[in-house]
Amino acid sequence: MKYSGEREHLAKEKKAANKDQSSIEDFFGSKHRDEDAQNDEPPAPVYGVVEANPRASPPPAPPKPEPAQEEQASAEEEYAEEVAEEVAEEAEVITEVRVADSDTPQDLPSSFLLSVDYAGQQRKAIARLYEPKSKNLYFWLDNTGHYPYCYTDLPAQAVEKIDRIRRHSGFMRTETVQLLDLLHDQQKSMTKVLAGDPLSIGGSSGSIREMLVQDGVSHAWEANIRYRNCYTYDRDIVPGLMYKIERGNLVLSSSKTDDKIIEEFRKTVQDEEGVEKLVSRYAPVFFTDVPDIRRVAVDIEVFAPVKNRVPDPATANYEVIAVGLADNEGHDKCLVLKRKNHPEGKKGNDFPANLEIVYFDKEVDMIQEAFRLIDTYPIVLTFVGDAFDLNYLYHRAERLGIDLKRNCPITLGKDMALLKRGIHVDLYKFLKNPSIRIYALSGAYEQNNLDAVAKGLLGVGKLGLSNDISGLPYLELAHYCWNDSSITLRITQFDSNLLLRLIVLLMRISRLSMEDVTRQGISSWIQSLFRQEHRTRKCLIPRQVDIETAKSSEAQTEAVIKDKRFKGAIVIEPVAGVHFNATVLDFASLYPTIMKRHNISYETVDCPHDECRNATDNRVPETSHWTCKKRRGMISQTVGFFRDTRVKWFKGRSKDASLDDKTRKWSSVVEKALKVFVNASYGVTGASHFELFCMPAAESVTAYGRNAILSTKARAESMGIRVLYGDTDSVFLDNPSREQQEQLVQWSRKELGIDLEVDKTYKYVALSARKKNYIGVYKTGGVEVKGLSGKKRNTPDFAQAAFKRMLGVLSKVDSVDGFETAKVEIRDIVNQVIDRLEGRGEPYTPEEVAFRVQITKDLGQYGKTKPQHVRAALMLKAAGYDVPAGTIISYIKTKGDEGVLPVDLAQGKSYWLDKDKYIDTLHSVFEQVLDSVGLEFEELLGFTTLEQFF
DNA sequence: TATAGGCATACGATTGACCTCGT
DNA sequence: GCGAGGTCAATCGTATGCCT
Repeated sequence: MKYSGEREHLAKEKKAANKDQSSIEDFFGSKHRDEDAQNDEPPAPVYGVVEANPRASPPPAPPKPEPAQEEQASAEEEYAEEVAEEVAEEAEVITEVRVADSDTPQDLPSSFLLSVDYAGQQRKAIARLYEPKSKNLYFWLDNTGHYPYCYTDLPAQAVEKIDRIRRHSGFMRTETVQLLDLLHDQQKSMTKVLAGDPLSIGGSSGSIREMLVQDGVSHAWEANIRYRNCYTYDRDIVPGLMYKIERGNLVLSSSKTDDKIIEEFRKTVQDEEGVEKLVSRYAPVFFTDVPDIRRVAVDIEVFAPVKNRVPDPATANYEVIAVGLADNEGHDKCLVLKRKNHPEGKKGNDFPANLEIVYFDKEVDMIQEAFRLIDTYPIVLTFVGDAFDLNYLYHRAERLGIDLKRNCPITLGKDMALLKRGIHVDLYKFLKNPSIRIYALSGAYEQNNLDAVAKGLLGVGKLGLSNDISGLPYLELAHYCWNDSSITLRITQFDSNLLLRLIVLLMRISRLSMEDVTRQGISSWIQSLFRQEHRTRKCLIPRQVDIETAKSSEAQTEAVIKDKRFKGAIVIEPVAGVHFNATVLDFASLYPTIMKRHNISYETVDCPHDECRNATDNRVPETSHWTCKKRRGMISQTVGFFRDTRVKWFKGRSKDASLDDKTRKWSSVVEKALKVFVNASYGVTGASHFELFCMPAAESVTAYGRNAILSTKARAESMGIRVLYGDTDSVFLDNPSREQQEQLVQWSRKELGIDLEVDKTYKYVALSARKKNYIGVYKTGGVEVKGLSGKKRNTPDFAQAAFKRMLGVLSKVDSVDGFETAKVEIRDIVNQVIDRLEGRGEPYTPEEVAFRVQITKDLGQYGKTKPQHVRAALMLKAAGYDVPAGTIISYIKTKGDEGVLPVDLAQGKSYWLDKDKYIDTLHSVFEQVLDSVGLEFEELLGFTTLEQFF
């Protein structure tokens, strides 16, 4: 059985994709999970062979604190705990890579670097490389003698005087190094403490990191960086780029890109000193193509005795009945387990001709064969494989007595399943990432289950079923199972391998391996990117506490919204009513531009230089912050470079009809990847968990933003143009002339240094008195709806449908008088709906009147207030349904004790719809539009309803 | 085990004015 | 005259979804 993140029956038809409509530019969505934080388990006793626990401990046990030191030690431990709360722990992952001698060649032609890991057994960094000609995977073990380390500001002699460090089994030696401390803009002498293995530095109790604590203050820097990343940064290795092995050494393959193109690119984006280094370093990242890496998608089906119950991978109680495999070279296979008296069934019409079915009498044999196949691929794709498919296979194999060490290609980490040879990519995690869903894929799917994602991206969904999975005849089961893996594969293939290329580009920019980049979110990507930037520039990576000490983490501005930490954007009060010929101007990527232009970075806001502190032309509006005039901010410069690269080079090329298809497609992928980083750069600066979190920088960005929109509004008004509305980076102008528009654009470029662009002109815009709520109608008749209840996902379909019909009527209106005609048609729509609600027409189905609201946390987490959707969820749970966080609950409102009834429980049950509640819903959906066009809901109501009141 | 803040809506929970009742 | 207990509207607080 396939486990999907959301309940599938709740899948809603994808909203009409209206390209004009998406203006979620520049900002973001919500959440991501960190992959493998794991702090509470004791170190495993055996070294190097522990597969289920990524925190295997080094061979000799760490020394125990001596009795005399116990008191101090416990104080340190206490402190360590406190620190652990503040700073997100990054658990070290010790991989058990299965390497044969033949896999580690002394020479290898140009190959793509897929990952860098720490090999526990060899105690070295290990790289996985994909050689595109042979389509095979090769390994390379570090031969440079690189060791794990951290820094401390204690002098080397002082470090070596600390008994517990000197006698630590992992301790090797110290070195004194000079690093640039950006926060104080000075060279700093630091002691590098080297160890024989990563866990001696940090991540195990009694590690060196914890011994560099004096008087409750930590003196360790860069001690929580995972070794595989540390190695990557130090060697300036770019995962996703081409490397070759020459006489045992790993060396970068020079790029094949045309020098003329690079030169043109350089000229286009290099507008200031210092950028040439960035151009040289990043050119291979942006201009090296990505091959069609050999890969297979895997999906399994498990026998399930109870309906609606997903088999638990941890216990793996039930037999695996099918394993589907689809690779990108046209091999399509399904392994099927023979069961007693089970029907074979018939091949349906759309049964793929080349799908090979292999029957097994014994489950053990089937799983072994699946393992054998999986182990031959460089990349294995799944959908929810971390939590289900691979996890289930692992535990099932264990249960069946398969020798896991020798015959199972899977190793389990916390919340993930990895492979001993290849790379496992769980597309569920990657596609759920809001940065990917919203920015890279323009919100093509709303829910994260395979069916919804496939429909949104490929236009095809899962197969319909004639029965429970467990009851399907063999052929139908095989078809279904293989189809899921085939869809999973095709998600990485559509649009010339868009998703695969995107993953590789994100690897290159973030410097993370494929396994990490597909599991982590934007804040980890950006963190990794800037760690590399620090290392490359020989700068010390600051700790959160360092930034907080150097500049306050208290905001100087007060948020408008309760519980928010600093002031954000401005929304201009809308002029309620209908406005013909409204033109919208907006700033092109406002916040990134501000960061670039005003040199905003954690080290350059409130910098340590007196001359900057006392200058007058560098003050941040509304605050007492200032920006640095002496040094270019690292984040400011990098984000500025990415932004310019995207806007000035790749964005235009992705739509340029004069270019060949290949260049256009590639440009579009690079443009999408850059968009993700550029748009999130402000957000992470203001995120308190981010390594480089900096309150002064975050509130400076929004302060400049408010300044920009307010001064633009003032400027427009001084030109005699009425400003109808505006939100963050846009102004709606009342019928401005072409000259006026042009004048404003020029003014903005000159005075603000920000590109103001003419975005669109509406035939008319209907503004309500509410902010973030309006309808805009284009001259072509297209309608854009923002914020109104009628388009919200939780609004029942019957109301959404009626709302849509109303929009159809409104889109035809051409003048003020037109609304009178529209009124008659809208009255008709309203009365038809009310008739059906009141039983005078065809009654609505439960699905049509269902409210769909998400359970955002575990049911037990809800406190005193029990909203309707939670009550409905509790009813479902009582009926035996699985209701994990993230489930969208469909419920109807009824007259009765509970007031709600889940749609799933409505079948065969008698209930009374709470008709009044539904008329209220319709009322509020329509009113939001009607009040702005000068109509009232009440006057639309026909006699049918009024009669009943009087 | 989270990239930001600003805004609208629905509805549950709490508060407090007001009333009735019983002694 | 007073306190207990009930009703109901106003107000506060929580939850969700959306905008940029």
